[in-house]
Amino acid sequence: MKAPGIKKTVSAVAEKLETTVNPILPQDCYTDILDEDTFATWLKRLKAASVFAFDTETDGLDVLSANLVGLSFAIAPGEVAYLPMAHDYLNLSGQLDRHSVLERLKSIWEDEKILKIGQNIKFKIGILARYGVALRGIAYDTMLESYVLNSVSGLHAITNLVNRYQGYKPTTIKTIGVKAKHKLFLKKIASSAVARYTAEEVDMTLRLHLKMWPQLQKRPDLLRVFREIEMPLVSVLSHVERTGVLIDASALSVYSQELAKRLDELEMQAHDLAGEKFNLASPKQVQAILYETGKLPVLKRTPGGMPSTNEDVLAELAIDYILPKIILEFRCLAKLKTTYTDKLPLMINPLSGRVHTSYYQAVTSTGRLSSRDPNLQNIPVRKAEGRRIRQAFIAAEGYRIVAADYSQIELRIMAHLSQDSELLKAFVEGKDIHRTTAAEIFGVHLDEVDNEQRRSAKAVNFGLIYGMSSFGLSRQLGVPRCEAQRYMDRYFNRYPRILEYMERTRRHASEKGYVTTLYGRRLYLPDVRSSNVLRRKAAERAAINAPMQGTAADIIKRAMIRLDAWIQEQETPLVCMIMQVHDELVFEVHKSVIDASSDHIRRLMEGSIELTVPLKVDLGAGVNWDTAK
DNA sequence: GTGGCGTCC
DNA sequence: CAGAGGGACGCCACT
Repeated sequence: MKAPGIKKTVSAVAEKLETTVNPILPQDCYTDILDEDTFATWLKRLKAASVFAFDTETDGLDVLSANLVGLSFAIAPGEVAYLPMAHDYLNLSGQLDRHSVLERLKSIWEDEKILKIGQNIKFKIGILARYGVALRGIAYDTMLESYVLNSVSGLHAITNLVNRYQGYKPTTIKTIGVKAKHKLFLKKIASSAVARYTAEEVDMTLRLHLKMWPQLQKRPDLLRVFREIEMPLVSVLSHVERTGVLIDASALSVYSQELAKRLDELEMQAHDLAGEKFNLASPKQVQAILYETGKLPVLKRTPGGMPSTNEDVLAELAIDYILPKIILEFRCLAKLKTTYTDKLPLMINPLSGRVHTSYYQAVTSTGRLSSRDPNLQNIPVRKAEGRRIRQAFIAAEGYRIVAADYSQIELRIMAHLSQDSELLKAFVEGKDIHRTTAAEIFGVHLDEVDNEQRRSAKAVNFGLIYGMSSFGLSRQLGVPRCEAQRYMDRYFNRYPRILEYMERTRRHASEKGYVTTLYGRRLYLPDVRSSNVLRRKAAERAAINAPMQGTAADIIKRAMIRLDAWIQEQETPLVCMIMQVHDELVFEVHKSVIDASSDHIRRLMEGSIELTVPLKVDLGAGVNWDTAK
């Protein structure tokens, strides 16, 4: 794909801009900082300000390589300035030198008494860090204000927020810039057009803050989540992302070739068995081969009404037929190749030689983080074939991977929230929780529990966290529904407060329209009052799950904040936090300090919060992520 | 862009 | 009576 010519772009921009009318910030109602005097005036104003909003304009989205092209500031609504620094194209009289500008702004950025407002501040931290600036006074990220106020109200991008809170569709980067696959050509555009856009954006950021902040202040619990969890986490995530993780690209490439060979064999076998060629990667073609040509029984249908070919179904069919088994193996290996072994090496950053995911802090409804480009929160672990991918997540020379995960954190939270005495007791006494549950529901002694019973109990425990029904449990375990129902009855009989807690949560959700985590994070569930039974039931399950999933998220986020503070205060950095996978933190630790660091990591994670049950962290070290577990 | 599927916690 | 497991992201095929 080719980027359109710059000249053409600029004139197209001019046209579009005229049609975009901002009713709040009139055109040209901002200052261009182009000369020394204007800059000096604004420096003074920023220094005197107790709080201001700012935005960075860059020539890219990768914080390791993007360059600062300009800066915008808002010290009050409508009092806005744009400071171009590196525009190639200029239809203005000039621009100040980036180096000297940043030099003189540094003390303001690094003054923690001067509070900063911004949209998605994590990005700004990374960009400024490239210029030797350690941003402090990071007080108000409007994206997170919006997220804490309502995590399920949709996107928290600036354009959405402006639309929602100001009722106005702002100029977007698309209207003024050319964005061609990870490359922004902002600096090639007339800086007046950029100024117009960015001045508007920073003004909107400030106004959004002024609108959302009073709403947050009305809710002390949400304010606490914002101040003590989400805002301090921003720079932690910036550190984790910029550190990145080392990947053994050649090991993945070798594995890719092995997979390709095996996939070829499987494809040939499948075509032979079917008597015709078809695409094994196409659910539609597989469905035609199995159910139309092959006349195999249809065990389940997709939500769209088509006969399903998913893993459960194929595994069932594989008992009596060969082809489904071939397809199963093909799917499993094709997944590894297309999603992981082929793709991860492409994500290695040429500057650092490492992979840098992005953690998203305002995506999930429950308070968890999400990870993208690449997603490092779904790297295979369950099967041996998949674990080979994990083995390619390695430590640098002289370092080891240390992986620390919370053991049964959601069940512990359930024990705490319900205050069920039996469950509390099991955790306080450090019992194997699934074994204990098995003993209770099967009415046997702890040492009489067999593997099958423990497996069933484990399914019951997980099912409870997810609000599963006896139907779901029976399907999961492959036992009749009545038997699954018996397990659940006996469970609730032995742990009566759990049942009470669940009923209380459902009632709370339907009365108030939301549920909360232990820290007071709120999840709104509009569907709990839906007239559609399915939607209502789904919302009730989400209501059951959210306090546990969300509290776990709060707990690990607080641990990350304290761990990062500990890491940052070290003079010689021998420990880095490199990944978060919901209940697990992964570190790269110098060999010389593994034992001491592990102890400290465990202490900080287990001490993240005081519950009526102890938190337990399992921790291991190894040369790669697989052996560290 | 959507649907089906599969990976993780 | 149907549908009956919470939260994510990414790949491929297909439209």
